[in-house]
Parts: sequence; structure tokens; C-alpha cells
Amino acid sequence: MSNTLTTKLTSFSDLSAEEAAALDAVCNDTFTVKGRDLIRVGDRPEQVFLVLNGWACRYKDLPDGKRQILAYLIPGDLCDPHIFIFEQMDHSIRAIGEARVAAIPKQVILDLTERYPALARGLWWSALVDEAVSREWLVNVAQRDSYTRMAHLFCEIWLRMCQVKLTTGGTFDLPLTQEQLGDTLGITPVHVNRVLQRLRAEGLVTTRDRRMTIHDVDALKAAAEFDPRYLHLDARAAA
Amino acid sequence: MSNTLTTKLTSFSDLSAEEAAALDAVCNDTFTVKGRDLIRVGDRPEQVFLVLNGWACRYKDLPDGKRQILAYLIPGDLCDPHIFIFEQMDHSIRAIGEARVAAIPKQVILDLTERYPALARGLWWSALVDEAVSREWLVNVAQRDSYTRMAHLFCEIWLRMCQVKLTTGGTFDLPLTQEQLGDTLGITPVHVNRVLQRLRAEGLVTTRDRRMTIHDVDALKAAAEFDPRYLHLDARAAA
DNA sequence: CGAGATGTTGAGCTGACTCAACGGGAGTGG
DNA sequence: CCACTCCCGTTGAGTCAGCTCAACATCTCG
Repeated sequence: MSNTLTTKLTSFSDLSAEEAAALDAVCNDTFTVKGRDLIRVGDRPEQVFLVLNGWACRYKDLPDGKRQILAYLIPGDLCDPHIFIFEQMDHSIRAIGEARVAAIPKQVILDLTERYPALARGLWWSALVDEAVSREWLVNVAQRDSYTRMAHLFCEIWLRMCQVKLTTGGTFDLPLTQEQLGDTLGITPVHVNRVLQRLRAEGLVTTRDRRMTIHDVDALKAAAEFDPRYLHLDARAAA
Repeated sequence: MSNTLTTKLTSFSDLSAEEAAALDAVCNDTFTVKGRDLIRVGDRPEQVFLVLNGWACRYKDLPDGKRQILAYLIPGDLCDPHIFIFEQMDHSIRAIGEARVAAIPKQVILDLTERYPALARGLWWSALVDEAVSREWLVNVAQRDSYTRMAHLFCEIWLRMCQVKLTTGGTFDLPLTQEQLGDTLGITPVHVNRVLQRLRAEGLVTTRDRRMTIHDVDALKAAAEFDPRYLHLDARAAA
């Protein structure tokens, strides 16, 4: 069984058996964390983390105690291979709930991308998608009301989970508390609760045991004004 | 007189005379635009643009007519050299006011970074800073009220303009309309006006003829809860 | 000299916030 | 096995930052 990163990259372009094997081999140093920081502001990481199971997030804390979640790292996500150009991290990365993570020395990544150009290209593509997602989050928070905003986030998570084949029916893991959703969307936990209730009342989603079910993806997309192009999922078809 | 990109990269690490010259030589194909798109959603650009004079911005339009500005490109800014991995742009880039721009074929960039590793590293660093800025914008819009938010934006612009030596005293070009400020900060033009008046009333800034003067940078930083670390300006000192 | 773009002001409205309370479930310790 | 506590979700009621709508003032430029 190959790792999730392989699954993700395969959605971009075919990998040879050798490349897939090289990617899998990279994950020998794995460990489990639970709700703890993997990387903290000010660190200068010498390794790259790959999420194998569970979720993590990038976030920033503000002096007044507020927190903003900048991105989710779901299985198959790599926290940036380029970061070692900076002297220090300007944000932190933390596991959400329990997560299994592989630590990969940066040299291993460098060797890998040098030997296998297809992998290099795939990782590039993946990093660019992460940037595109970040841009869309800005649009989301700045321009859409809380209802549309939350629906939009769920559509995005849905598609990303589909990409790594972690959905069954309309259901997938969503290990977030309402507070964390609030820190993602820039709204209060109280308000998250009310908006979520509306989405449930309209029959769009159900949540249960840290899992979410989307009952009508198209209806949710419509509610979210969702245009999936920014995820660049079609790279394979177009290439 | 060398171009502004050279100035910017020099703030990261020294460039040899040869490297600086190579960078300058790249800008032979220049032109002037005024408030028009350089790149549009759906395009697949085969070249990279370097802003020499004036400003440009990345932006996205929404179906309901709203617009979000995602980033400003000021002199010395390159619109990403990696974008050609994607099939199509997911946002547009437009000149703000009148701007002089150099069009650089992507192959020229590739050659340059291959021949001069120091340049490659500098461009890397610059791209990473752009990402860091984008993350901070998300924090800004999601977590800070409109007053703090606007002050924060002005602090950032101030430091970026300083980096490319485009400030004189506390004054610098700010070719933005209040509507564009609104599209940047996620607030109404009407509200931009009122917040701006408050910043003026408190003696923090003055605007006149599309130029801004900051009268007390420290006071403005305090009002903005501004922490400049995300701009990674100290790369040189730390390295 | 007219027209569109930009900036300014006033007045009323509303989406999201604050504060405060309560319920249920999971873990912990006695 | 119960009592306690903490975390998380839920609900209600009042408040406010920022919005909408609408008018008007300036300015630029053809």
C-alpha cells in the first residue's frame, strides 16, 4: 500500500513504479502526534514533514490571543520543502487531533527531486496548488458572508479529500472543533455553531463523530458559489 | 542605473557585478501599461513580468461583481516564475495607474537561475516572501478590525517601499483609489474613507496626489500591531 | 463644458459579536 | 462506580462595526 502523497501526485501525472517506490521509501521515520506543535514560530526546521494520517494546520497566534488558521494539511500534504531558505518560520504547524507524520530530511527531498524530474514537477505543482488555495481563502474571508464562506470551505475540503481517496460515499473525516472552524473562517465559535445549524437544517451536511457527510455536493457548491478551478485538479486531463 | 529588482535582491544577499549586469540585461523588452490587464484568468503566460515603475496587482473577480486584490506588485516585483506549471491562471494581474513593465521569456529566467545560483536563491527568497505576505493578509482580513487592518497594510507597504529605496522622508507613491483599498482590505469604499479620515485625524498619515506620508512610523506600527518578521527583511543580517 | 471617476457625508440597517448560561460526553481520580 | 472537571456544542438577548442607500462635491480629461 503506497502512501497518500503518491495518490495525490498521481492525480497530477503518472509516476513510474520506481518513482512511486522512491516516494514510499522516504517515509521510514514516522511518528504520531496529538494536538501538538510540529514546528513553532522562530524555528528553523531542517526537515520536512509529510502528513500520513490525520490532519495538521498552519496557524498564527496574535498578541491579543486571537488565532488564524492559514491552511490545513491533510494526508498527502507536505509542509513546504523550500522553507529552509528562511532564517526562521513566521508561523507554526500543529497536529489537529491525532496524526501520523513522517519526518523527511531536507537532503532526501533534494536528492529525490534531482533524480526524478517527474517528482520534482509533481511537488512543484502541489506547492503551487497550496498557494492557490491560500489565495482563495483570502477571497473567501474578505468577500463572502459567513454562510457562503463555510460552505465554500467544505466544498474545498471535500474535493481535496476526494483527491487522496479519503471519502466514502459523501462522508469524510473532519477532525475540527467549531472553535477551529472559527479560527479558519474568521468568525466566532458561537457564530460557527449557528451557521452550521443552518447548513444542517437545509439538508446540505451532517456531522457526527468528527466526520462530515455532504448530502448534495452540487447544492453545497451552489450555496458556496464554488468554482473549483483554483484547485487545478485537471492538470492531468489538460496535460 | 540598475533596475529595482537588483536593489531588492541586494537586500537579501550581495550580488556580483556580473550577476547584477545579467539581471539588468534581462529588461530589454519593456513597455508601459495603464490600468489594463497584463494577465487574465485562464491565460497560460509564456513569459514573466517584472514591474519597473508604478504598481500592479493580482486580483480575482467574483460572480456578483465583488473583487478581491490578492497582492500588490511594486517596482522590483516579479510575477511568479513558476506559474507555467499550471494549465491556466486562476487570477488576473493588472496595472494600477501607469506602470512600466518588462516582459521576460520564461527560458531567460530558467537560464539565468541555472547559471547564477545566487540569483536563483534570491528569486526563491523573494517568492517565499510573497507567500508570507499573502498569509499575513489572510490574518489581517480575518482577525483585525478595519482600522488596525488598514494601518497594518500601510506599514507593510512602507517597509516594502523602503526595501527598494522608493521612499523619501516618510513619503512614497501610493497610486491606489479608496475603492482599491477597499477591495484589498475587504471593506466598503465608504468605510475606507471614514477609516482613512481617522488615521489622518490622528496625525498618522497624510495623502495627497496619490502619494502618502507617514508621520510617525512607530506610532503607525503600534496602531497596526505590526510585527515585521513575516517580511523576512533580515535575511542578510542573519545569514 | 459635460461626463465619468473619485472622495465625502449623513442616516438607518444588519450580520456577526459579546456575554452569559446550560447540557452532554469523555476522561480522571478517589 | 461515582463524582468531578474540562471541553465542546448549544441557545438567548442585547450591542456594535461595518454595510447600504443616497446625495453632493471635486477633479480630470476629452
